[in-house]
Amino acid sequence: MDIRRSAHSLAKDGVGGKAGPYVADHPFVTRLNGLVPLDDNDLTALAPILGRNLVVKKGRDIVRESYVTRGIYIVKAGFAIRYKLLHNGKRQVLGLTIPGDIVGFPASLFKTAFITAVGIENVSLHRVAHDEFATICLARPAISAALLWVAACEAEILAEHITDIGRRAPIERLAHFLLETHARLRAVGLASASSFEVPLTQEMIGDAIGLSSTHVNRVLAELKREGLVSSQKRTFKLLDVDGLHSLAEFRSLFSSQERPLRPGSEVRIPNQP
Amino acid sequence: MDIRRSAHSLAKDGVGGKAGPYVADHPFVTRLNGLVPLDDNDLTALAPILGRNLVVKKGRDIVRESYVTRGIYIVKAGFAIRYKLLHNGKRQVLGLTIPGDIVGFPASLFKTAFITAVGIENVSLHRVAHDEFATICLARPAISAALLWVAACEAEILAEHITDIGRRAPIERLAHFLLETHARLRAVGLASASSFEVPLTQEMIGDAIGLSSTHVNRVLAELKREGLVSSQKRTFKLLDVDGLHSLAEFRSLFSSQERPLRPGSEVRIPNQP
DNA sequence: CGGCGGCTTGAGGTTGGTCAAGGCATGTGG
DNA sequence: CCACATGCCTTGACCAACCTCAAGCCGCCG
Repeated sequence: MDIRRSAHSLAKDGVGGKAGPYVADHPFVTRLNGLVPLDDNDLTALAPILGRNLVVKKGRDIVRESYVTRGIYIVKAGFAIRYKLLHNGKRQVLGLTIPGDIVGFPASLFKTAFITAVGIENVSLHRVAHDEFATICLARPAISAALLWVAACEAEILAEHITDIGRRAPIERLAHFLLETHARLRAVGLASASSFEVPLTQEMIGDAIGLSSTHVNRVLAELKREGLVSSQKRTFKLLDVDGLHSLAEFRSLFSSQERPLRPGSEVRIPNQP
Repeated sequence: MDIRRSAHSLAKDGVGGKAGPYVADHPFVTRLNGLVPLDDNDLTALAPILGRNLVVKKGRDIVRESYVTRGIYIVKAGFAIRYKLLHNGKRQVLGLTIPGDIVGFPASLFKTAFITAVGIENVSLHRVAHDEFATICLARPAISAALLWVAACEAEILAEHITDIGRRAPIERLAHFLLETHARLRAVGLASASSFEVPLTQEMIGDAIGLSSTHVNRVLAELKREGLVSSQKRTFKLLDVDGLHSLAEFRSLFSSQERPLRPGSEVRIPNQP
């Protein structure tokens, strides 16, 4: 089935409609559809949610740690970071939240939030109350299946993040961070083949990968000196993708080989019970 | 509803049956039931899976990175660690896998594994093929709701792990690691109020929290010197739980305040009618 | 009894944090 | 249009935290 067709069938005002919920073009739909194919009914179920816009200005919190949660938030446009603040004044950035992400999924299912999310530019998003979210999952199995995959990707990204900080050298961490950010943006159509633009400061990057901002600066300079990347202002170019890959041991979650299993395609593994 | 009753009604040979699937005493059931109340039909659905035992000897892999996955594994007894190995010879331990856990959930939903899991003692577990897993989730909404909570807890534990390694001082990391391990074991009845026993070496702990084994030794000595913990062989005692909590800024995922919102109260859980 | 895995302790060197100063954009108000 | 403030990047100097290497010890098990 062609997703673009159903898109057009849903658009209220046809191709030119600009205020209407142009559902199939939404990065969230792009992402889910890339994991599990959605049909017209799925899109119809999502339409009311994705039609309600909410804008959080740059620098304002979207969710705040230890406050009661009011639902989940689907990001339409704009970037945010999720972080935890410690009593010693340090900050750990857990990740960049990009269009198509759900802020705090699955972590916002708890009664009170475990993280804070703040926009690093104006963020346009949709709030979905917990029970509305439940209703949709119940009614549309394809959507809940896709969300299970979202959770799996999320867990794998977090695991890789731990590995970065715990056991990789700073230059490898930074390379990995840049590759992962690029891959995620690419999956929702927000990056070209080898460059992307995100308003991340070196301090945010340091708080993400466990370095001081001054060391991020030195390590980034090193990557540039070796001709692996270039950056100016907020745009990063990956000049030598292969070099970066082997430096960072990066393995993309988004390659087609990692897609959901089909029944009946299992293979035996050596040294396996 | 009394879960113990349904346990007895399921035990094939009554109270004395030792080989039979004594479902309600299984740590996996204990854990799910603590998140979302299960009924007799849920237990019946789980019985065939939990009746099939499989033992992996100490030191053998349960799953291996980059090999094709054959399903997920529910741990009945014994401990394992999950880790990633890097080309520079370093190892990052992502976590301790304890009875009641699912090895690689949700990460093992990928076609090939992203981590390796190895038993650190003999591990007794149950393999569940992907499609069988899917069938049960579909048939038993309470189980899939509980699994969503499992995924949420998993994500939060990983996030906290990142924070540990990235921004906490070594002594705080170790304190946090011990508190978290204790809380998780406690939730499945494998720890007393202030002590637990796990065959973790100092090297494994170091690989988990991003320190060398010799530094783990020094930091552990420091915790002992301050009267916060004691350890001998493989048993750890938390001598000053409050002191450890404030040192580590630990917030338990398992406190009753963080429990799932009950259906029918303000919020509902996906797939819950 | 010998071997081995894991714990303990020491010495020394590097990495990466901290502090500090300066530069360069961008934005704002006079 | 300039003066100034602000935020972020850049660079240098210094030093401590933590890693590495190494040796010795202990308890367990074959």
